[in-house]
Amino acid sequence: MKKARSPVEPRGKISESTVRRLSSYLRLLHEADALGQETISSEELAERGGTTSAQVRKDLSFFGSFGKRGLGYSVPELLREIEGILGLHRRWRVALVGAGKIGSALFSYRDFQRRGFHIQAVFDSDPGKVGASWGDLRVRHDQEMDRAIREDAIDIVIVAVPAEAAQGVVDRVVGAGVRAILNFAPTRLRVPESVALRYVDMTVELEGLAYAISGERLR
Amino acid sequence: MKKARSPVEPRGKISESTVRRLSSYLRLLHEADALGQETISSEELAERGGTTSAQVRKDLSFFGSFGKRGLGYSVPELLREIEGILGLHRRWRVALVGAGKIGSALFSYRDFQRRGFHIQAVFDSDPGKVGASWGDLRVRHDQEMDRAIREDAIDIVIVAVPAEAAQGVVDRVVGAGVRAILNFAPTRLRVPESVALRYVDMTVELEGLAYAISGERLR
DNA sequence: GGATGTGAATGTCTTCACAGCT
DNA sequence: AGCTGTGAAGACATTCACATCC
Repeated sequence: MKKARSPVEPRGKISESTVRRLSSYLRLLHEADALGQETISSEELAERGGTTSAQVRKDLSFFGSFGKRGLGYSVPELLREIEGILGLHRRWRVALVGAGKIGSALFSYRDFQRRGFHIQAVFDSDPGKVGASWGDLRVRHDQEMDRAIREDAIDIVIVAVPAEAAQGVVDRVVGAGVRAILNFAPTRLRVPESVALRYVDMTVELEGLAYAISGERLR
Repeated sequence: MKKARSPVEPRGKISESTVRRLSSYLRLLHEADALGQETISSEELAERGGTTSAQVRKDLSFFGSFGKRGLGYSVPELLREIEGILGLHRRWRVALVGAGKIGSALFSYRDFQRRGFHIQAVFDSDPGKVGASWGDLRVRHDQEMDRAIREDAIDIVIVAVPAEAAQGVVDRVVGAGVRAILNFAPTRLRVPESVALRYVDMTVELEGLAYAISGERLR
């Protein structure tokens, strides 16, 4: 019997696209699980996830053999496995920097909490915002940030400040030991190699759409 | 003298990553232009855009020869060229569906307007939200959507409704002739081949970060 | 029988390296 | 001399196709 590799020991380096797809398989698995579906095929995962069955199997094969030939995958089991792979068995401590419109929308985004990402602190430099009650948190002053991040053992920082302020914030949180950053500010950031950084850039997406529909291009 | 190809006639099919990078070069060019910088090298574009100079030159070469050897690129000229490539010489008419927290944050996001993406209409199905004043718009009822999208000649729809409602919205707006959709709902959508679709999926990004920092993986 | 797991083949994207202009 | 533009090489990702096992 072939043993599944430990989820933290993938074979080879895993591409960002594979990780993204795992995340989307996970979402489908949650949906299927909620419906009481017990088993799922690579074909079904593929179809609903916008890829091919071979791709699904390949993605999973980097981490182990989770299916049964002739049958498919057990929904709850695969769900657990992917959670393990992505590191979602634990609670992640998140801080939000920037209490403006975007910060506020992110704060009330229920999905984060549901997936184990817990916002522990909110910071802003605007004295008009500091002190406001957000859920059971209070918006704290920017000055407290560095210390609070250490004390609260924050794992991930979400940056939702204006572009001009973003690099400064990032330098400070990296200095405070944060190793993962999700940036909503419309600017490219510099971080040390050891820090994971992702961008959510709505302008880039809109411009991509503009490109796709302007002129009559063959796609 | 080598002539630049027409911006709407790229050589070959252009990858999504190239288009994304063009968008980010454009941002840098706007910054450089605002500072009065007249010329820029592929090296500088690369460094500040998180890629390599060869990549920058290759990306641009799909569309023409915009630089001067020994000198680099003229900032205002390259800016114009990339705007042309991406289709930003025109105003894009955007509708926002979903007047919740995320919709509201997107509505007040100044960068869209600045880049030529103008929100012309906002829709929601919640009677409690319909009629509210947003800037000089009023939130309109969902029922009006199909007709309004045709009448307002909407080019792009931003979907910011709950996951369960998203596919229904998309089917309707596609039926109303929309060919580009930016989806913020945490679900995968089905659209005809001819419709351009992009996702902004914050959960996928956070899970990607979790993967990157959980365990001690070599990257 | 039916779906997985996976080498091999194919396809795509990135990097190299240098000829060619300015 | 300096920096672009670009074929060719190399790296990486996806798809094929089939042996393997439930």
